[in-house]
Amino acid sequence: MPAIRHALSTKREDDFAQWYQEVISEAELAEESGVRGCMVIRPWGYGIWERIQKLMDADIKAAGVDNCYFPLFIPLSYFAKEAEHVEGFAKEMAVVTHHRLISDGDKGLVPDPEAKLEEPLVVRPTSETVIGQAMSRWIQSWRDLPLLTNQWANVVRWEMRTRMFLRTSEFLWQEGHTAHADREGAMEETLRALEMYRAFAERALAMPVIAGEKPENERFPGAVATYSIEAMMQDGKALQAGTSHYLGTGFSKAANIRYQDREGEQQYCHTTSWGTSTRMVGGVIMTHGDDDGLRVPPTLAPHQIVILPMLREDDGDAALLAYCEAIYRELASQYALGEPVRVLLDKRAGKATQKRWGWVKKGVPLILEIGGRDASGGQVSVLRRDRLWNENAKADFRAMTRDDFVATAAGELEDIQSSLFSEAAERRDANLVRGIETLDQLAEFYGEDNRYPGWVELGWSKPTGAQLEQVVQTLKALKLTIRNTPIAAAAPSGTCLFTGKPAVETIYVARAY
RNA sequence: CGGGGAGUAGCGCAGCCUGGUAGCGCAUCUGCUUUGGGAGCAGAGGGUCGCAGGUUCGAAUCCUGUCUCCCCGACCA
Repeated sequence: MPAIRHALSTKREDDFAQWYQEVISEAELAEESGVRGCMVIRPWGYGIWERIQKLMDADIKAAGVDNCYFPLFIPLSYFAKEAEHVEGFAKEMAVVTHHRLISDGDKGLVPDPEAKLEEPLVVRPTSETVIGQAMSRWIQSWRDLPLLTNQWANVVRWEMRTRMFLRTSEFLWQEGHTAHADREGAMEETLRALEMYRAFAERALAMPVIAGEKPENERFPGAVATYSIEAMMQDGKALQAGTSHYLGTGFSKAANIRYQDREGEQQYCHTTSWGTSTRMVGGVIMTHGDDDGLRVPPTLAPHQIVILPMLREDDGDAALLAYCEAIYRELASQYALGEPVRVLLDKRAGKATQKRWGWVKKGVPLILEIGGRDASGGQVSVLRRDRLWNENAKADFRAMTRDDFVATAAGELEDIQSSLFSEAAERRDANLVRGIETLDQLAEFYGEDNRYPGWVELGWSKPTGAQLEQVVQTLKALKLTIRNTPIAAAAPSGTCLFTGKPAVETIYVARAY
């Protein structure tokens, strides 16, 4: 059995963290920027983000939510109004205090003491407070509700420990902010957004997730209830890939978001916020990546099919290119997964065999290598990124006629999409563990040589306050966190392994990013 | 932010202890050969050794400071 020569030097099972970084660099997704915690998102990585944006933006608009844009800078005084919110974010805020630089007399520049801002501005870590100010102006009457807004923006949180895409000091996201007449309306919106995220993750990212409510200790600062979608990465850790919050009337009271109801009474609005970020790209890497790099789900791939003509810098090239261009046009006029097929004809100078591995590492779903003999015989050679190797440890090219390929390409892309999802879903299901009944069993399950065997499903008594804190500390000793309580889970039977009381709710416990 | 590690060519690294102004592999470029699959041979180009000070006749090497990255914690999407 010949050994496969993988495109990456680090295997997932040998060092998952290093493998993750190698994928990001080898697939040219992002790179260091020289600024602490901030990354340069390269064209391939940004292209994936743009696909996420485009598809999710359509979902958001379909729900009747309008896009708008609010300032990057938030006056400190806005921020200070909601006590829990301030406390949650104060530690990680970038603050602008000056508006001019002057020479330091040597060769450097320093903030001009004469140009100190009257009121410092914080760089938004999230926009509840500014958007709340706007909402209070925009909302007067019950007829103005619900108010449904969203913005695509960058935010900054001064993180202590950063990881590309998963936790960067600056990241790109979408933040929805809505205001409603009552609790019911706001809760409905909170859960609608959550379901939108769940469906999006599964449809677009081919990433199975569990949607549920976060425990009290994991709530967004200032929220009454926080929900999340949680995805299982290939090392068994959980990744929170989207959140949705019911904010109650806390932010409305802080920003005076009120409306006159049908009876003429002033009422506070109930607000929500929900967001997903470039972290999703990290989720895609750790869900679908393999030892040869990234595998991008076709729905997300900036190029779904790359055609590599095997140019030889001779007289045959013109005919070969013409053949490839004809195939390109035919493919580009096809539809797959509800959109026109995205094809790239890679005519760059260089050997096709070299360029091939670049595209393999980037994770293009289908790679077509076409040589002179293919062209004269009406053939193509097809490589499917999700089934890269044959039994001889060689790239598993399939020869087929161009007509057959053109006729089946769309179906093939759809098949790759569902196959990536199934693979991830099976892995997730295989690593969801039930039947653990004692803390000792839990400790034993997570004990064996620092591996991450998955998530544990438990029934618990849903303690609050100090009792919950006790549970959190117990789990922390095992490096575990409560991920969420799945929506629509059946009520558990048995007793809570933390408190010994009857279990009233199902939770997932896992190590997390 | 605490503990540990690391920054030398695009990537991966050696050199540092014992100062004498840079080397290896891959990649790149050129030429020849090869040509249905991650080519071979020969030659070449590319580095203010993270940055700033200091010690010294001389610093990648020693000292101080600083920035950035990685791992483990604490904290958080």
